Amino acid sequence: MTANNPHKGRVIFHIDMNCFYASVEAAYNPDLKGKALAIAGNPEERKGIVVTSSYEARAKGVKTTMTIWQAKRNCPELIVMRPNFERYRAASKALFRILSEITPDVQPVSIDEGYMDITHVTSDLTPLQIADSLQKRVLDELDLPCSIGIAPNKFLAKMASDMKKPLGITVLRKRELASTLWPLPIGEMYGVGEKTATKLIEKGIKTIGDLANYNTYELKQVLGINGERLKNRANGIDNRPVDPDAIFEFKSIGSSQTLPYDTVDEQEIRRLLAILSENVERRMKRKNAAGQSIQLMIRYQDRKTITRSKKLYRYIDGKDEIMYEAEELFHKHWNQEPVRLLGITLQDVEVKKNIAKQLDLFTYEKEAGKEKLYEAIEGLTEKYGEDVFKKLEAVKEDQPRTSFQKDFLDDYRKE
DNA sequence: TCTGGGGTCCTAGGACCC
DNA sequence: TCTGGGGTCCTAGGACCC
Repeated sequence: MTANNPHKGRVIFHIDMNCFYASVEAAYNPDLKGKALAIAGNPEERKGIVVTSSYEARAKGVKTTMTIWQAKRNCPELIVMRPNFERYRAASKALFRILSEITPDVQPVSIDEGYMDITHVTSDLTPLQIADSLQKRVLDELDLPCSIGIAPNKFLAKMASDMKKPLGITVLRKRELASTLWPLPIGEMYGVGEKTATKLIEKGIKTIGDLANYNTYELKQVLGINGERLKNRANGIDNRPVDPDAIFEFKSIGSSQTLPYDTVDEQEIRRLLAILSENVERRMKRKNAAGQSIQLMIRYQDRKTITRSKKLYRYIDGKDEIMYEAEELFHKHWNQEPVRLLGITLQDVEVKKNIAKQLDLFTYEKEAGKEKLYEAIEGLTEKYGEDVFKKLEAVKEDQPRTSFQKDFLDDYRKE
C-alpha cells in the first residue's frame, strides 16, 4: 500500500524548524529552555540585530531584525547570544539525513526548512502518521522542534507548516481552501511582501480569498506576471516539483560585510575587499566552482545601495583575480562618499566539471594551433579593438553567432 | 543608539542583430 | 529620406525569502 493514491495527485511535506538557531542553542544548553533567548550579531560592530528568538522572547515583543537595544527594551530579561553557525550547520545536516531516510525526494531550501515529496513512499502509514513519527524522531534524536505542512503542492505545504507552531502538523486539502487559507490576511501569503501587500490592499484585496477571486487581467496590470502566479497559488495551483538537485544548481556566491564605522579610508576599504575576496574564494573552492561575472555592492552612509557588475568572459575563482576586478569596479564607481557596507559576488557560477564542457573557440579551433591563433588575434585586435578578446571568447560552439562573430570567424579562418 | 548577510527571480532599457 | 518588429545579451535595480 502506498501513502497516497496516485490518481489523487501528490503528497508534499514542508518541514519548518521552529526558532531554529534558538532551539539549537537550547538543545546544547538545556538551561536555556523556557527562557527568552535571542541570537544576534555584535552590536560593537553595528551588527546587533536579532536573527532568531525563542517563543518566550517573541511573546515579550522580540522580533527578527530588531536591534538588541530595542529587543531588551521590550524584554529586559532577554538572553542574547552570538550565532554559532557551525552548530546550526551540523544540526541541519543531521535533520536532512533523517528526512532522506524516508524518501530521496528531499529539497532543502534553507538551513532550517525543506520539502519532501512522499507521493511514492511505500508504507502502511498514512501521510499524517508519517509526519507524526518524523516530527517525534527529530525531537527525540536532535532535541529540536519542527512544524510540518502536508498538502498536494509546495505552496500549500509551506502555508500549512506555518499554521501551527511549535510542533504542529497541518493538513491542507484543496477542497478546504475557502475555509482554511482564504480567510488569512494577504500579507501572510508566501510571496507577498510589504510592497505587494500595499498594492493589493489599495485594490481592496485584503485576504488570500480576495486575491483568489480577483480579475486576472487587472492583477497583471498591477503585478505583471507575478499577479497571475499569485492568483493561481491562492487557488491552490502550484506545479513546481520537489527537486533534490536544486541545491547543486547555485547561480551566485557572494560575501558582504558592514564596516564598524562608515569610512572613506581607501586602506580600510581595500582591507575589507581583500577579506571578502578570500571568503568568496574559499566558498567557490569548497564547491569546486568558478564564476564568469563579478558584482560589487556599495552601501553608503544613507543606506543607498548600488550594485555594479561586469561580465568577464572567463571563469575565475581565485582571490587575487576577484580582488583585482572588485577594486577596479570600486574605483570606477565609488562616489567618494562614506561607505557603510561592501559586498562581492561571483555570478554565472558553474561547477568546474561543467565548465570543461563549454568549450570556446580556442579549444574548438585548436587544430589551427595556439601560436597561429594568437597571431591572428593580434592582427584582428587592430581591426576590431580590444573587445576582440571578449567577442572571441563569447563565441561558444553551440550558440548562434552574430554577424560580427561570423565575420570574425571568417577572417580568422582565412589567416 | 535603527535596520545583517545569504540568496533567487523578475523587470526594464540600451546595444546590437536580422 | 524615412522607416518596423522580433530576438538576445548585458547591466542595474527591486522584491522577496530565510
